[in-house]
Amino acid sequence: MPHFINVILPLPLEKHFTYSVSKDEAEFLQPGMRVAVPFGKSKIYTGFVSEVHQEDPKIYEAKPIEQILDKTPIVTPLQLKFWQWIASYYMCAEGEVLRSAVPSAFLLESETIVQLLKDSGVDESALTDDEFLLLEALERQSSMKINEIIQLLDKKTVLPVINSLVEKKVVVVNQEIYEQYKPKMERYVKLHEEHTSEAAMHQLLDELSRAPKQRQVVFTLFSMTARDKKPIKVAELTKKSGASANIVKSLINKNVLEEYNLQTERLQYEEAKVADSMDLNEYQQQALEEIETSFETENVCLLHGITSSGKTELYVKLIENVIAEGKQVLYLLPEIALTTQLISRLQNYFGEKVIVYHSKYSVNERVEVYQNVLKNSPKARVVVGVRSSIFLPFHDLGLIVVDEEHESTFKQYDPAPRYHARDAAIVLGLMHNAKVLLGSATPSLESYFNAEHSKYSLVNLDRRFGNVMLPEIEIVDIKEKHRKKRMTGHFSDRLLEEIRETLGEKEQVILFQNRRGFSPILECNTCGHSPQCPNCDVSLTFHNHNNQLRCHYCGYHMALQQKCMACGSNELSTKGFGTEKVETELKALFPDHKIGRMDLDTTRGKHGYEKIISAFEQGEIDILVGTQMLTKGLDFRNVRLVGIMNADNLLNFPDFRAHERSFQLMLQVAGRAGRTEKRGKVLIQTYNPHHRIVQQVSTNSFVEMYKEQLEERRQYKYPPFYRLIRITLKGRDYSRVNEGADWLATSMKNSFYENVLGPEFPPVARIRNEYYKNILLKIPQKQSLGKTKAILEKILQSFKAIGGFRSVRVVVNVDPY
DNA sequence: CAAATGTGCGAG
DNA sequence: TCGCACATTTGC
Repeated sequence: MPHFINVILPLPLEKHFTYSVSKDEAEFLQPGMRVAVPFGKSKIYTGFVSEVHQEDPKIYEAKPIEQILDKTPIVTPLQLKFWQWIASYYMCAEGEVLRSAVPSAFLLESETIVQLLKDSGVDESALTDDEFLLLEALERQSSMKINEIIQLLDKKTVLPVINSLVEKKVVVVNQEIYEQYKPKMERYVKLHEEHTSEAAMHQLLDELSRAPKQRQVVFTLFSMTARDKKPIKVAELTKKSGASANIVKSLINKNVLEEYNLQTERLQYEEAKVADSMDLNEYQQQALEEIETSFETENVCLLHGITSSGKTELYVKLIENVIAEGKQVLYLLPEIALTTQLISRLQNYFGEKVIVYHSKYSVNERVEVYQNVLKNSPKARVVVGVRSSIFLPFHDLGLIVVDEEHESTFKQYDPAPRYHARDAAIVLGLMHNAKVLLGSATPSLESYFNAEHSKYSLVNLDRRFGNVMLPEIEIVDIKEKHRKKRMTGHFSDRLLEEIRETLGEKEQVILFQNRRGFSPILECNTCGHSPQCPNCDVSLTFHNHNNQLRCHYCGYHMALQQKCMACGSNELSTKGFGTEKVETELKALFPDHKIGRMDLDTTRGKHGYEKIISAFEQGEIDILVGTQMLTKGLDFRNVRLVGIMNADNLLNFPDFRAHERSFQLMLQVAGRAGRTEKRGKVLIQTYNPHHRIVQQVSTNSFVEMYKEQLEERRQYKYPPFYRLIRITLKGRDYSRVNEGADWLATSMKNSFYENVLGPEFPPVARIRNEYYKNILLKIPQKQSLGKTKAILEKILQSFKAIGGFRSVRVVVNVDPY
C-alpha cells in the first residue's frame, strides 16, 4: 500500500498538494513537519505536512518528496487549525497564512546552481558569445547562481543560454536548498589538555614567568574556572584579565589554551531584578475581582480604563495567576506601541519569563523566539508581541491580553492574510480555552458594542492611579484667532502662552500634528499648479530638511523647484503643515529650548524610536513634536502641556471611522499630560470648536460619543450592525480596471442587491502607476457570513475566468478597518 | 527580424 | 508565486 502526504505550500494557492512517500517516511512524518518538495518545473519549496494518508490521487501521479526537514513538528495541530480559520474567515489561501505565520527563515527555497561538467571537450567556436562568457566565468569559479549569471551577462533571460549549454553537455544544473537560520556562535577558551594535570600546570606557570601578561591571563582563567564551572568566553577573559585579544591569541597559538565555539542564544536579557508586583489601589482591586468573576463564565472581557488608571498593574496580576498555573500568556500590543517602557516594566515583574516578538527583530531572532515558545521553555511564559505573535506555537495558552484594543495597527493590510489580530486572538483564545482581556482607554465601537450586548463582559476603571486628575482640556478656535490676528504661524496666542508658562516651570510640552513633512502642498500663486507625483495621484509633500518634494505613497522624490513647473512663476506658497514645519516655527519662537521631532522620518532604523524617547525622558528635549506615534502608551512623568495643532485634519478624513478615530487619538494624546500630582493641560486648536467630537473629547464623554456614533453607524449601515468586505481591483490599465470593477459590481448586485456599494475610486486612485477601484459589500447581521463568502468566492472565480480581466488583480479584505 | 515584453496557464 | 509556451510589440 503506497503512502502519501498532503502539503501546504507557501504560495497563494487554495489547494494542498499530495506527494508520495515511502513507508518509513510515512511512519516518521507528522502533521506540522516541514518537507522540501519539488514544485513546478525546477523549483523546490518548503511545505508543511497537513496530513499523512494512503489515498492515491487517481488523476495524477504524485511526485516523491525531496527531503524531510524536521525531526519533530514545528507547527502544532492547533496552529494548523488556526491557519484554516484565518484562511477561511479572511478569504485567502492557507499558503498565504503560512507565509506570515512562521519566521521566514523556516521557508527554505531552492536556488539553481550551475556547474561546469569536467572533460566536456567542448568546441568553443560552436558557442555563442553569451555561452562563451559563462563558460569562461565557470572555469574561474566552478559554480554560479542564477542571479550571478544574470549580472554577468547583463540580461534578464539567461535560462536559454544555460539550457543550451546543458544540451551541449558543457554544464549541469543542480538545485540547492539552504537552511537560513544560523545559530549564533561565541568563542570560548579552556586550558589545553596537556596542561590540565597539577604538575603540568606548575610547569606552565614557570614557563610563563617571563611573559607576565600571558601569565596573568592564565591565572585569571584558573580563578574563573575555580569559581564556577561555567565555560569561559574569550570576551569575558580578556575583559577580566585586562589583556588584549592578541595575548589570548598567542596563548592559543602556543597551544596553552584551546579555543572552541558554542551556540548561544541571541535573546539574552540582562538579569532583570525581579520586583514584587505592586499593590493595587481599591479601584484596581475591585476591577481585578470583577474581571476574575467574569472569567468564570465568560471568555472575553473588555476593560475600559481611562488613561493612566493603572491597567498594566491589573494585567500583571492576572498574568501572575495564569503563569502560576503553568500556562502561557500572550500580551498583544499595537505595532508602534512597542515601547521599551512597557517591556522593561514587564521584565521587572517577570524577569526572564518574558519574551518579546516584534517586527524589528531579525529573522534569526524570530526563529529563536519561535523555538522557545514551541518547546514551552521557561523563558517563554509571557510572550509580549505585535500582531503576528498570534501565530506563535503556543502549547497551553491561559490568557491573552490585547492592550490598546482599539488600535488599527492590529489589522494587517498587505499582504494577505488581512487579519485583525484582536479578532483572531479571540478565536485563538477559544481554541486554547484561554481567557481574553481587551484593554483600552478608548475602546473601539465594536468591542464596546459587544460588551453592551453581553458578548463580552465589561469592567470599568475610571480613576486615575494615585488620584491624579484628568487634564484640563481647552478648545482654541483658530478661525477666530485668525480673524483677530492672534496667530503666529500655526500657533495661537493661547498655545504660546501655555508653552511659555510650562517651559518656565521646567516642565515638558508635547505637540501633536498628525502629518509628517513640512507642508503637504506646494502651490503656485499664479496658476495654482502644484507638483504631483508622476506615479500616484497625490501632490508631493515638501520636506524642508533635505529640500525635497516627496511622495508618501511610493517614495518618489525630487529636488525642490524654484519656479513653477507649469507657468514659470517664482511665486510659490505652501499650504497646510506637517511636523517638520511645526518644528521649524517652534525653533524660531523658542530659540533657547531644545526641540525634538518624532515621526516616521526621524524614527527609521532599529533604535531611532528609543533614542528620541529616552532623550525626552532624560529631559534633553523640552518640546516634542510628533505624529500619532506619540499617542501610544508612553509614560512621561514631566509632561504638563499637550497641544493638538489642528484637530480638523483628523475629523475630515474620508472614512466612516474618522470620528471614532479622532476621538480616540485626541483622548490618547491628551492622556500624556499630567501623569503626576500636578494637573495637566491640553489645548486643542480647531476651526470647528463646536464639532461634536471635539466637545466630547473636552468633556471626556466616551459613552456619549459611543451612543452618537453608534446611531450613525446604524443609519448608514456600518459595523457593528453590518459586516463589510471590501474588494479592491488594481491594475496598470485604467479602462480594464474600470470595466472589471463594473462587471464585478454588477454580478455582485445580482446576489446582494442594494448591499453592494460602488465601484468607486478611492481618494488616491493611482499608486505606483496602478489604478485602484473599490467595491464594498455590506452584510446584514442576519445574513449568513459563510454563505455570503461562498457566493462571493464563486463570483470572483468567474471573474478570474474572463480573459480580458486577467491583468486586473483582485484583493479581498474582510473587515477592512 | 531578433529581442524584449506581455499573457495565460498549471503546478501534485 | 514561478517557469514556460506562445503572442505581440519594439527598435535597429
